[in-house]
Amino acid sequence: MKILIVEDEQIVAQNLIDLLTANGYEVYGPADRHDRGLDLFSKHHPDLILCDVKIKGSLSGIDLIRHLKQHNQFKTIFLTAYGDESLLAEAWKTQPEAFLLKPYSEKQLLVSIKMALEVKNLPSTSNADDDPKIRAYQELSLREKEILSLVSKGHTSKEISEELFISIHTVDTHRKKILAKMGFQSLIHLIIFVLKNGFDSSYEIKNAF
Amino acid sequence: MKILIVEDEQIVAQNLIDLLTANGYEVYGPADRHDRGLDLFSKHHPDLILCDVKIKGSLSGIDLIRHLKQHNQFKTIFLTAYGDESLLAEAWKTQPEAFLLKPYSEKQLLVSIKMALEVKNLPSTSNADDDPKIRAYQELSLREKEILSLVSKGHTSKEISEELFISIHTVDTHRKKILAKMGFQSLIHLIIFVLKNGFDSSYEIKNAF
DNA sequence: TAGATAATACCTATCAGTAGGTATTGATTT
DNA sequence: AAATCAATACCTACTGATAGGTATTATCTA
Repeated sequence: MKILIVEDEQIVAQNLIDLLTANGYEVYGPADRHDRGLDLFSKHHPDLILCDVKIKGSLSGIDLIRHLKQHNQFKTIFLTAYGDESLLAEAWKTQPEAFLLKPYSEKQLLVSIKMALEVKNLPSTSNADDDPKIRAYQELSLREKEILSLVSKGHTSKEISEELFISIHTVDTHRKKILAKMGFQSLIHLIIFVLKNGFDSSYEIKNAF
Repeated sequence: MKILIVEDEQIVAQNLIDLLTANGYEVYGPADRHDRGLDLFSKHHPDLILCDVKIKGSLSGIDLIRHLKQHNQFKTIFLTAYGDESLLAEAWKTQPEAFLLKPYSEKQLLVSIKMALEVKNLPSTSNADDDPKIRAYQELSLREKEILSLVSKGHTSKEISEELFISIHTVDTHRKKILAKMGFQSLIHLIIFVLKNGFDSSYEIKNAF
């Protein structure tokens, strides 16, 4: 992961570089002015910019971020000192991933960076197969999932039987099998599970062939 | 400006309350659990929630924020301890205004709050009171909400009557009134509404006096 | 003080869902 | 060819919820 430092205080910048390099990031900069930031960005296309809101020159770090955001994708963490309050509202408008008020701990910085970089990579992270209920759901037959989906939309057995052109007895049999397989005592518990896990969507089912 | 504290560590909460009160904020809480948070929110409609990501109970602070965000407008600052990293990705999805890693300084906290509150109130496309169902829910009596909450957890009328020390007939009467007031044809539709809108938490109700 | 409402409680009848079977068909697997 | 399973269908008995009443008590409000 590539990080660009925009910071005009040499000591602060060097500390950042050391810390981030030690933590396995590819670090560029520091850019001490607006134009230098533009230059480094176009050379390296970092994933994240760590940006002091106040840098020397007539254009602030906020201007730099705003400018770059128009045509580039990257994450932003602003660094700010006490006394910069007048700039904060403006900085927030650029929708940064995080904001760190000096002095911040190394831990805070590293966690903030980690979070900011992870914002995009969400979908795969979660805990699917651990939950036996979720596994049980996944092992339902297509027809059972289809009926469960309708049940979870509030359709009665009679309605479902009419929608699917099958007997109400068949629907009831499916419901029983679903309850048994999932291990729920009642419809309500089942529906709570379905809704909380987002399984209440329609299924295309067959028609595939 | 009204701030709601969601924090189950009493000492931390009291420090926050003292600090914020001293700085001119109207402070509510602490809510130490998910349901208490919902309750306090509906009573006071704070502008900002200062929320610990980890609170006791089966539902986290993140769940609380996610629920409330569906139909309310407020700013969020999450408080998190080192070690909560697994929750952070989830917390970020709720789009909080800020994130503070413990230990944070008073300065950091106050500036973060100031910043969060200054972020422009976004186009209020948000649909809080437009939905007649939501208005109907809000107009339920406390007792009705309490019973609805239990119903939505999958409790039967009999169970509820035993939990609340009232007759099953009374529970059924309440259920009928709830269905009538909300305009739902069946329990399932009602529960789908409740879960999708995050109204599925208990309320302690009375005992206040 | 009269009227409204919340919370309580009961009755009857009916409907929807659950629990326990059995059984046939067609497809897939061994 | 035999075994398995998904999908279909029916039966009985039972439980839980809904729809339609009525009614009492307490509190709040105009």
